[in-house]
Amino acid sequence: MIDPTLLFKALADETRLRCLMLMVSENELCVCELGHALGMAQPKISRHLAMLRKVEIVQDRRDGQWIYYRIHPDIPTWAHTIIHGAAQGSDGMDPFRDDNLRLAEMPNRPTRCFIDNSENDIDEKS
Amino acid sequence: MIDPTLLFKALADETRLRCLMLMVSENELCVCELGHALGMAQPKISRHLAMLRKVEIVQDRRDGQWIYYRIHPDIPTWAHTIIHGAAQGSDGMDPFRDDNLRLAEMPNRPTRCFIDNSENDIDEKS
DNA sequence: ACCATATATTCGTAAAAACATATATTCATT
DNA sequence: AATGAATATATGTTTTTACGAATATATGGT
Repeated sequence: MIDPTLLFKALADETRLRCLMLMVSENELCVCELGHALGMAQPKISRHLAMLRKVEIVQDRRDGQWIYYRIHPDIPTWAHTIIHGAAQGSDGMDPFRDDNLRLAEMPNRPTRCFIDNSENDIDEKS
Repeated sequence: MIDPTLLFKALADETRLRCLMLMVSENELCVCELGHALGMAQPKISRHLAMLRKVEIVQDRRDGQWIYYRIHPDIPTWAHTIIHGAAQGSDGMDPFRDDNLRLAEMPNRPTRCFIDNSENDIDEKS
């Protein structure tokens, strides 16, 4: 389970924070969308997503060739509080603002088949 | 003015986070109190406080030989949200829990002359 | 089977951050 | 002005983290 120091280490990198902020506003994004929005090479994005996945801040699902990332639905309340605090603090700010714009203008965004896996979240503790 | 990435970089170090969490619960603490609570050498604490001071996450005031640190009263709302999120997430957890205990048991804590500078917070914007 | 696209990982390097130790500053007391 | 306590900073080193480039894996279409 994630702890505050680990979460802050994850959020302390601008690339990761920008990815997460996009996930907050778009719910779910694939690697190529993130790469396009941030203007960064694919391996770089992928490496940062791997870290976020490892500490279970994000969840991934595959749909064909694409892998979609979202904020992990099971993170604790305090972690949500922090991530949304960041969303407030970065709203309309540089470079976060432009990320949203570049994403909106991205050509050929993959059409996703939306899967609501909130129903699949079987909590097997206790 | 602080931005999210900068705040997260500041909170990503465990020593700094532990100091800040103590400030949340105790309002104001001097360097020797923080050093005692965390069981760390003075220069180490001081170095980390210098960083927090530089990005204006904390405010310091001198009282005689002691310098007291607190969460900066002027940080934006979203930053408060994040810091309090961290306080929730670290509440009762290791190593944060023990920091409070060691502080409570500290002998010869300096008696502070309490100064409420909330009245001095003249906001000169707008 | 082959090729193109999307994503992940590995590897060597470079940049950044944290550290311990030593030294400097500041204030109070005598 | 000399001493001691509290705090700050400087220096050289080690550890951690991020990076680019190359390579590997997985999927879908032909």
